[in-house]
Amino acid sequence: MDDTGDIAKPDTTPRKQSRAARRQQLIEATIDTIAAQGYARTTLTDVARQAGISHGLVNFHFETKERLLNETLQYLAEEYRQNWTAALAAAGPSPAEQLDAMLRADFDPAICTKARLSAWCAFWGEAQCRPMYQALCGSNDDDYTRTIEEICAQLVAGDGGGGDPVRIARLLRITTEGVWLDMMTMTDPYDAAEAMRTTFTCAAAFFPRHFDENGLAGRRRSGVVRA
Amino acid sequence: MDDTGDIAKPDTTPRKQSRAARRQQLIEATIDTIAAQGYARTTLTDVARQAGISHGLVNFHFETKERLLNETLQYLAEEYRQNWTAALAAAGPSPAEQLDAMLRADFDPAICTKARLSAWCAFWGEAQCRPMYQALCGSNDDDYTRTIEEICAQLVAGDGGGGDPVRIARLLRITTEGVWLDMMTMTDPYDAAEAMRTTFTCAAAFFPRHFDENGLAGRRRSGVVRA
DNA sequence: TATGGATGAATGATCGTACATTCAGTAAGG
DNA sequence: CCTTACTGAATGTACGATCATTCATCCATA
Repeated sequence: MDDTGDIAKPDTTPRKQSRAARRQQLIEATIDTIAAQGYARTTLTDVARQAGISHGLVNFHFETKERLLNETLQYLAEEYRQNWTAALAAAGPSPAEQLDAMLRADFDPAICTKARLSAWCAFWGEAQCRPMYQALCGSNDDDYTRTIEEICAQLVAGDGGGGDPVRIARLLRITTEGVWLDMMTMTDPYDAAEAMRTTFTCAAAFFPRHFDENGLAGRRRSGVVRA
Repeated sequence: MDDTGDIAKPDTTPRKQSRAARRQQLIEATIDTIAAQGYARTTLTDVARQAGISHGLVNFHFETKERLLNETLQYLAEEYRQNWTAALAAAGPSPAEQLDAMLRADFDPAICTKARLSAWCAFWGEAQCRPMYQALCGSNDDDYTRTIEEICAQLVAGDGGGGDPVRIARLLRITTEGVWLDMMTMTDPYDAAEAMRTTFTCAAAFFPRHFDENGLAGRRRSGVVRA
């Protein structure tokens, strides 16, 4: 959950811990370890130490290292999905409100932490040659893509203007990924607020009647992050 | 050089090969191996086999695996840099022509191959926890960033309009990275021509007087890639 | 044009180690 | 007591590094 990566803090009642809880704890430890050491250098011993338990236990809960890593990525993907679908459901009915909600969701502090971004990035790097990773990594979430494409199509139609909604949707998705990467890889990165403003600047370029650099235009919302 | 990764084809005159040539051959083999197996699974034996030589030789030319990987990334970074600076030098003097050249350069078939994109991506994934990689990976090329920011500043000033040139430059850089990633990670990706059109769609959104989806507007150039 | 030695590229067997996996054994619930 | 979580030592293996040895090529001398 947290970003700091302190070892086995959350009441890890050494003996006895429900199976599900231990598994989740190990997955979180895996995320933190990958973030700290990188994918290639992550060992089961590291993960176990991060979780504050013996390394034999990792194989007890997940039979192999490969499975642990697969499930970690699935966990991240599912978490991401939950986050944007929930945001979308909570948003108003107009396409502009929905787009605002989806773009904003990617910067929710619950999923937009340094450790999680690092882990995503690490899996991404390995995805090219592993079908399982590839299927779960960003650009292959059909549901996300189709949803944002539909919203863009509605906005384009509503404006009566031109522009290919598929390409605009792609640019918006890419922009989000891009600022994520920047926050991850830049030696001296800008903060999440500026990242979000950058994303909305892109939205504003295509839908100027609806968006400005702070999001949905003409309506001050309780922004998630704002500097 | 090529994308197919056939083993040790280019007249690898088994005995005797100048030091520099062997090193470059090994670096190319490293790129192909990383692309094929991923960073984490790349072994010196794989690289040697890919190059068609014994694995002892890899340590003979590069003392350690770490050095081989470092030099491979440096090679890619230098190649990338050469490519865009050359393109910029060959471009006309107007900021629009220069931006067109820089964006187009990223899709030059010499550097925009599947193997190279895969390798870039793999290094990127590991960059978060390795300062040396981090310094060489995309978003930290100060020269590139400053150049594209200056060009955007000129275009913004010339249009007499608003818009933060730094943020626009960032969006253009991010878009290029993004379509690269798409070509890499999508299970069913679009081609390089569509990738370039996507990039120029972004440029057109901010500089509509100068660009359309095919690049510099009102002037059909001998495009590098066009479907 | 031979001969022989020096240089350095190239090999592959060997070694040491790090790491995933296994397993025999221990301790809590229930 | 029986099930299930858990431990840590033991095992096997994959891999990076080392090194003695082989082999081309070049050059010096006759």
